Amino acid sequence: MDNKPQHDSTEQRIFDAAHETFLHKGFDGAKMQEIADRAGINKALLHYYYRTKEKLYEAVARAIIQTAVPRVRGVLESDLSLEDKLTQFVHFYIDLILKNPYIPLFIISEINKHPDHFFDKILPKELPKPELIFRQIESEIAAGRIRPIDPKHLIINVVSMCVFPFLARPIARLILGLSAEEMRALLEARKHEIVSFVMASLRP
Amino acid sequence: MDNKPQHDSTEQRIFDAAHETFLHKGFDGAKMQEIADRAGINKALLHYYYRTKEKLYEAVARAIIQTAVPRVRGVLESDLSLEDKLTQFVHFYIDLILKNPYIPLFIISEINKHPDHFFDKILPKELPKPELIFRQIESEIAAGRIRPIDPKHLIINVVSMCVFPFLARPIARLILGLSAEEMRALLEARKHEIVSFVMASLRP
DNA sequence: GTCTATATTCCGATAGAC
DNA sequence: GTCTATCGGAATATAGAC
Repeated sequence: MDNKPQHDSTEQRIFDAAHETFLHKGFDGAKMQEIADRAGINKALLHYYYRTKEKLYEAVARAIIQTAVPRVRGVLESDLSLEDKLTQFVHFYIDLILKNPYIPLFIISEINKHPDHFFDKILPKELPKPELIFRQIESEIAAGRIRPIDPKHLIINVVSMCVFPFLARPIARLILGLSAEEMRALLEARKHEIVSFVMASLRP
Repeated sequence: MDNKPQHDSTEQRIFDAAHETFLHKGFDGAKMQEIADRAGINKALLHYYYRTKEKLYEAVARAIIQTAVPRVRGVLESDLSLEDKLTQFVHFYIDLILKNPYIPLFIISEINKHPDHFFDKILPKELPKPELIFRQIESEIAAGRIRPIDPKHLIINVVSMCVFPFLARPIARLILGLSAEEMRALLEARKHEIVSFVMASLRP
């Protein structure tokens, strides 16, 4: 309900600047000087509030992860039908990434480049549990309402189709010859396209 | 007259070491010292052969791109049926990434972090042209052999399902609770799963 | 061509005045 | 709390001996 008011405290300004910088450039690419400039303060203050670059990064990376993970769990753990759940998940996820287009690359990239740091210091929270949705898929198959399919692959397919186009956006634009606005519309349209595509595939 | 035989030439050793290093760490994360160590030579020699880190990176990045792009074009521009083309594409692509698992992250990550450099210095080659496959999809729809679907989304769906699981491999392993070998088997199995999934969706 | 040594720049971090 | 000044180390790059 209540977000942190943090009117324009220096600490908050630093955090926001670091968020912006780390999100776009990753840990290696981000420089403390750039964060200080963006926050409109001196480099020394970064260390006053956050001691080291690592600790500042940890705070930011945790916040970035939090943006995505918990809200997805709500959809997956609800008691909607499989089709409704799929629809909600796809819409929710794509809208989220449309508003925060750098999050997927940040997570993927940082987790691959600094796996130990990420798993130890950033991620140790409860991840989405797939068991519930697995069981739901299997019972739909048993009831003959959808064709037989390995739930793991189904989940991977859906998430892949939602997230990957954002990662590949610059290349996709180039290959398909689309303007920035056309590309955005295409990504937006995928909310419906993915649901149709998956439901068509699941017909018994 | 004399082409580069490069059997174990110093230049080749440097190139290989740089390839390894840039592929795993990207431009910002890679250090010239590490490349020199890996090549078993001195830092100064890197500059003797390649002048700057940028130029060494350009040479390596071009080679990495070449690994993937041209071979894909061969499949897409062949005269196979749509289903055969899909099958060949998926098998080819997944096998390629299984053998070179760091390529997708390298391309995605570097193109997003250094887009100007990448588009100016690395990419200016002929990219796969989608028109041919688009027309093939549309004629299959017109003939009633597959259901109506926007070719752009179909292509994006297929590529997404092939590539994304490799990018998300560490997280997927964690969420699904798989060993490294189980995860590899899952990715291998996707060659058939993706084709089934797509063909099922395309049923009229 | 290959090395050692060094120049130069950059960056994270700290000291100390206010 | 915030600043200026600076340290110490790392990283890219060059000079010069062999």
